[in-house]
Order: sequence, then C-alpha cells, then structure tokens
Amino acid sequence: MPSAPPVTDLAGLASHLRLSVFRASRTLRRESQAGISPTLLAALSTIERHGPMKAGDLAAHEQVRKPTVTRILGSLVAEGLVERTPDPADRRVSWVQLTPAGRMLMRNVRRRSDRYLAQRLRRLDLDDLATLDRAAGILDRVTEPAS
Amino acid sequence: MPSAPPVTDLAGLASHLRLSVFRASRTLRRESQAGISPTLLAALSTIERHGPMKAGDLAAHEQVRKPTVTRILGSLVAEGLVERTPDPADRRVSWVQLTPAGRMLMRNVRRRSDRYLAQRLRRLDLDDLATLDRAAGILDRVTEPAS
DNA sequence: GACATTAGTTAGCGATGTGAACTATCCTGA
DNA sequence: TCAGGATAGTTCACATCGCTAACTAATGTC
Repeated sequence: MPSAPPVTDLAGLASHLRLSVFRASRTLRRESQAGISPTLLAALSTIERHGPMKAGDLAAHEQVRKPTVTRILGSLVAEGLVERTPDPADRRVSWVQLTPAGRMLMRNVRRRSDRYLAQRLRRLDLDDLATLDRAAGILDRVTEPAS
Repeated sequence: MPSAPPVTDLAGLASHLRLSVFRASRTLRRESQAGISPTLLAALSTIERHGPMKAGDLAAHEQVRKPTVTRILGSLVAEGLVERTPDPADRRVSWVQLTPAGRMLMRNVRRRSDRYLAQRLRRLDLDDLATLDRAAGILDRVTEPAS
C-alpha cells in the first residue's frame, strides 16, 4: 500500500470529513430500502447488540435525548420489533429487547437490504474497501459519547 | 502499515458503514458550532467551491430536490451569505454566489469552527488520520450522484 | 402561435431531534 | 418516618430538513 503524506491539517480534515459524512448520510437515508428508517434501524441494531437495555441506556448509546428515545421506542414497539418488560425492582424502568420479528428484520437487513450501498461498494478495489472498513471503526470511536 | 485481511463481506461492511456514517452525522449535527446548520454549511461550501451556479446546479451537487434548494437558498440569502444575480439571457434563472460575509464565514469555519471534531481527531494516531482522510474521498465517490 | 420542456416556487406532509416542564418512583438523612 | 432531592420517562411545543404534487413563468420547437 503506497503511503500517503501524513495528515497535518486537522482542521481541513475535520471540514472535509464532516461534509462527506453529512452528505453520505443524507444519501443513505434517501436510499434506505430496509422498510424501516435509518434512525429506527440504528436503534434496533443497538438493542440487538447490547442485549436487553433500559431506555436511558439506549439514549446513551445512540447519543440522543430522552424524548427522542421515547418516540423511537414507541415506533419500534408499535411495529412489533421490540418489547418492553417492566423491571420488578424499579417501577420507573422497563427493559427493552428485540422480538422474534425484530431479530428476523435484522437478519434480512444484513443479508439483503443494503443493496444500494453494497452495489456501490462493489465498484471499489480491495484497498478502498479495507480503508472504509477501518474508517467505520475509527468513526465509531471518534464520535463515541464518553471519553 | 499492517495489512488487514481483505474485506469479503460487502453486505456486512455496508451495514456497519451505514450505521457509523449515520450516527457520526447525527453527532456532528448536534455538535455543530458554526452558527449555521450543517445543511446550509454544506451548500455554502459547494457554492464556494464551484463558483457561481444556478439553483439547479446546486441541487445536483448536493443531491437534493429543487424545493429543498429553494429553501436552502432562501435561508442563505436571508443570512446575507449568498446573493442572487438574475441571468439576463434566461429570466427563469438566477446565479448564486457567496457574498463577502459568506466567504468570511467559510474562512472562520475552516479555521476555528470544527473544534469539536478536530479535537477528537487529535487523539488519533497518524495511521488513523490517514485512513479517515482517504475514507472521506472514497465516501464522496461512493455516494456520488451519476454512475 | 400552440405545445412541450425547463427552472424554480409554493403548499403541505412526515421524519428527526431538541428543551422545558411534568409525573412517578426511588433514595437519603435528620 | 417522612421531607426533599435525585432519577427515569413522558408529554408538549418547536425547529430543521427533505420529499412529492401542483403550480407559475419563461423558453424553445414544429
């Protein structure tokens, strides 16, 4: 892999990265064909990955405020993708987890729904794919909540 | 640079990438401190980079529909960041370009406003920065309109 | 000069995210 | 024990952003 000159212009990279991420997100939102919005899908996948969790936990993971979580969970529950179980010890709290329908949707999404993006990725060479793969992980760390 | 195993699971990468980009975008939108929303900033930077352009051109570049452009331009003009010049040959059209205030805002944004992201980038090592730098360009290509 | 095409706007909708204020519940210390 | 603060979630009202459908105005074409 040819090594590029080191990145010295952090502000420039920040500008470029912000615009790229922002535009990519807008495009992906428009092309989403999962039958579920990216917001809901992101929440669903978080709940799947981190097991049963409280609404507040979801807010922390998604980096979203509590009222937003209330609505997201409302939609997911209404769609039958997630279910709430009251906490017997603390009656302010419910635990949310995926229903079988939620798990099935996630399976399908992973297998088939990213057609648009996967198709476009298919045009890239292996280097570029490896770069995007690593970048996704780095992005996660960069925009991580605590730190 | 240690070479990772080649990416074979396109669908998996697509899923991960979509979630990462989407969450990063949400975070960046919230942390935006430019005094102007990311949508407007993206449009402004496009107009700056591509010189005077018509509303339709902006729609194409931003990959957004015409009514959206109408509103974006309305806001930018109202903020005094962009000005319209009627096309003498085709009276349906105006050309938009940055005002001095618009240019100054872009300068400031580049110099100072990406504090949040730049600060977080500062924690990464050079490899990660180089990866993000290349990833931004690749993302641009992947979500490019035509093709 | 009728008719299709093109550029942009208006109107109205839906999805997302927010802060402020509220309810219900839990915890703590005098 | 119980008053008062802390915590979990909800409701409400608001702003942003993007879309489609339908419209106006101007241009081009046969």
